[in-house]
Amino acid sequence: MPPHPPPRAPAHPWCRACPLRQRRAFHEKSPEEVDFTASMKMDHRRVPAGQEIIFPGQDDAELFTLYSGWAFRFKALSDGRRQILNFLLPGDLMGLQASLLSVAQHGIEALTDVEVCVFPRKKVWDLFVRMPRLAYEVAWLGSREESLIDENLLSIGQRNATERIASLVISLYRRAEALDLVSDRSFVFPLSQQHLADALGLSLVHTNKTFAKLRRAGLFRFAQGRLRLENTRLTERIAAQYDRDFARRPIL
Amino acid sequence: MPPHPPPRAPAHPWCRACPLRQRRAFHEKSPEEVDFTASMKMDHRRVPAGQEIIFPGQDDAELFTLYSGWAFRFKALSDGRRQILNFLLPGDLMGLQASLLSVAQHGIEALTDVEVCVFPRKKVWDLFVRMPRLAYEVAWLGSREESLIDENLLSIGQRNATERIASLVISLYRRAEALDLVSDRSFVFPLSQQHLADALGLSLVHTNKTFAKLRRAGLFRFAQGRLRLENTRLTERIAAQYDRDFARRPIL
DNA sequence: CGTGTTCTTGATGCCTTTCAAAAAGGGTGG
DNA sequence: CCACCCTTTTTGAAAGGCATCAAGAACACG
Repeated sequence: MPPHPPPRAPAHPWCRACPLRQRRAFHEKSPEEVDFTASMKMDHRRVPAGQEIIFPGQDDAELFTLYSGWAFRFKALSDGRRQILNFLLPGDLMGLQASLLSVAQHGIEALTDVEVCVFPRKKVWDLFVRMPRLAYEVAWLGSREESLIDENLLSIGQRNATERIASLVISLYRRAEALDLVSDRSFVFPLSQQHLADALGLSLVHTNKTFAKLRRAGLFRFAQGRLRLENTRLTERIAAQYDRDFARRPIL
Repeated sequence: MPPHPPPRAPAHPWCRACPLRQRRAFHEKSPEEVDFTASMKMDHRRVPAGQEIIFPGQDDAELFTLYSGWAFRFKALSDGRRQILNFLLPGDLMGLQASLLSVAQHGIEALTDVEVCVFPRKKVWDLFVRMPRLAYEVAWLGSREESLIDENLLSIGQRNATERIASLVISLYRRAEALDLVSDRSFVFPLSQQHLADALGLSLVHTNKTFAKLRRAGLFRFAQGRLRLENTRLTERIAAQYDRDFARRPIL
């Protein structure tokens, strides 16, 4: 399963030269912290699109950093209704809640093919004891995720279909932008309309019609799996999105 | 403002004999931890119902533990639409997100008259350095809050009005129960129907009609500010609520 | 070039919202 | 104890946004 380096080389080449960490979305880290992170990293795994990384109810989920690709957290009812809670992009932590609470109250699924850095849940405690700075950053990332979910809750509870879609689109656009994933106002947008629907609490049909309406209105266009923002100002206005962006953030 | 002990007595009598901490919802704490918490506690404040404890955008919010009463986190759009994100009961941490992210992306309002323990945001970092155990518990509480929000998001995104109300009622019932706030299946229920509506993403009128329908169906009754669960089984079935409960949890 | 998935489109119905206004509570001052 | 005012709860009626049903079109893939 681990395609990269051998499974437990004494000194991992991991992390030291992590290209993801260089992106401007992230803080710089001290060599000491990088070393600690590297020593904690237990695996580098590839997960194909559609496969679950953490399944609901799992009680031994590890902690991950999403290294490349997209994923999403979700929760489902027994009759099949499913809610996507939030999307995960490179640098995002996965499984913190499951690690701390000992059981995953949600699932995480790879939206695209994905690479993840695996950290043993057991060592989360070590991290709090030995690297308070990193522990603080982990908590920070947890709070940031909560903040994103808050925004989704506001969206689903108060915005109509049009606003919800505009809001989700910009939110993802901005996150992608911070990761240098946007070029010429366009970025990879790997969500199917069913994903959109599940994330927005709308039916597939209504999502389709509203999404099409916004494209016709010139807000953005979508082709070959890429979305291009044509009218940022208008999209923002419709989204009625007021949260300021985050500055740089920690990365584990 | 601080009605209780004098404002910075060398050794606070605070925390040592905290009656809230004795409740079965909470972990036991070592004397050392209690001492640290006590030394960190900077005030004990009373806030009247309806007043904001943290306001949206605030960048110097302290960290609080809700000592008595109820509160709620919320987020609003500029046109007045408001979403209640989650309710806070005694023992819940408030302002962690604001402390870590440096700015509150949400507000917190006292639902009833409330008493809060105030901890300086500045000292959160000390806590990570000097008391990893407590830091871990803070992170744990943060994750638990996220988990509650996840559940709300599932509710609002996927459940219909009837299910949402049933779901919220049991969820609050269970939380109150863990705090020994339930007697004879009845507990103080300080939410107005407008609060219900704002929390559930429904209009006031429809909330009223659905709430009344459930009372007539014999799920529960409501009088003099108290709600009494008459048919727990049925309420649970309608809520289609599957999350297991939390065991004991930390308290700061 | 089949075959299954995802996207579209049209039609119908209902859950929820909106508008309006009356009824019921709660608190205060005379 | 009652008049008065403001907030919260109820009810009724009408409109609309969104869900559901159905089925065809466009893609993706082996």
